[in-house]
Amino acid sequence: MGRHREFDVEKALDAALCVFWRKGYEGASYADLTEAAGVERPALYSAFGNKEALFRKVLARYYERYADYLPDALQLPTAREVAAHALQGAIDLTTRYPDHTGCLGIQGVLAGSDEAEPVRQALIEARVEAEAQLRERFERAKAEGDLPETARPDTLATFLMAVLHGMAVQAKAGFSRDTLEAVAEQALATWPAGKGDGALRPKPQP
Amino acid sequence: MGRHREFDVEKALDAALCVFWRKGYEGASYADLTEAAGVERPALYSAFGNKEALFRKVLARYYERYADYLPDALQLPTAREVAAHALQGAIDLTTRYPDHTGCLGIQGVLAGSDEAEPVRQALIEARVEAEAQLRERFERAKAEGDLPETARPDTLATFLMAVLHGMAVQAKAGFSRDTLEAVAEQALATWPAGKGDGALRPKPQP
DNA sequence: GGACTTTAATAACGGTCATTATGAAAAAGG
DNA sequence: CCTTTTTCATAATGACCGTTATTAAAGTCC
Repeated sequence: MGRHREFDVEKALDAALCVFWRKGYEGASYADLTEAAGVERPALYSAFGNKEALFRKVLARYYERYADYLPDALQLPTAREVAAHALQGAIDLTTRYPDHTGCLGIQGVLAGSDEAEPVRQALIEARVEAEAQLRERFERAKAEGDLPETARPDTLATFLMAVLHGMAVQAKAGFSRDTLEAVAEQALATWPAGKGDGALRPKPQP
Repeated sequence: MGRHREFDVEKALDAALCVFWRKGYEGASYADLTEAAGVERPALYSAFGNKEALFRKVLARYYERYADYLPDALQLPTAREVAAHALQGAIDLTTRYPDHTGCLGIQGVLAGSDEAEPVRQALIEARVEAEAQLRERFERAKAEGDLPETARPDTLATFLMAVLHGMAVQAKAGFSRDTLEAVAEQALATWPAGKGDGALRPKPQP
């Protein structure tokens, strides 16, 4: 019983996601959030809890609906394709929407005021988990002979994450998709060759 | 004539630099700054102007005294050494001080509230200039035969910057120096070989 | 239809933000 | 010594922060 909710919770969550994406956790104020959602302040509180809880819900939605290229990438047959797909997915995500470029997950890792610490920690953990998934995938690739014996899965995973983060920073600074694709190509140029994908290299050295 | 300044301007600037480095432009409050500097609020204002002006002075000091590895790197004989030195310099800078990891210049590029926009723009410009210097250096390297004809200096510069940014993010997330050095090594593994430094490649392809 | 419950909207809360008015203290010139 | 100039410290400013009473409206159940 009781009154029905008049606003669309999903739409409000998407609006909050856009605001957090554009301004980061600290940069987004409740005034921004309520204006974007078209909903008064107490409605947001009753529906999602406080700012941190709202951000966590937004973050879950982000990983589920936007930054969802990693699970797909992990299932590709070769480690090189995994890396290439992850890079391309990140480029698409960070340059597709002109009004909120970059990566929602990365913005918060760097913002530094004290009350944002729990959020920062949550983002770091998500990052760690993604890197662990990549590492495990590359370990499998090594076991399957898809990566050479000299390859170090942990280093490859960390390196790939570094490039992904760097591209996110550059996307936030306004870099074009083409520029980032050149960066990704360069990153893949050093990829250790497996026994099966030598022909996949985009630009075989002359 | 008039009263003498009682606090050390240089020390206050260094203290402000540490605070901005640790918390970013927005995360650092005047309460933090005055406490770190051991100076009352109006003294900071009279000496440096408002928060934005103080940050710009701090940023100039940062590039002059901390992130000063780029000029040295640019003067090394080969493009590969330039890249290697820049990577190593960034690793040192972002991991040397345990209480303010990461890169002061990168923290601000991502923080997003509206009043930080001019600061963000200044940081982006500094980043663009650094990238331009690298590109010009790599163009010279190409002309000198230090990079192959197929190499693209702009892509190499952007790629190198991406790795530097990514490592700064990872340093802020707590990565160790050893981990970042492995990332740098992997990044260098993709570096195009010049006519003179083929023997320098750490892991020649079998 | 009236008791009850949930949501909506207005407005206020204390706290912190960057910034500054105010006046006392200190140093220099005449 | 007294005036002038600069810096110092205290404290206040208005604006905005995230959060929440409070009251009115809307809907459900008996």
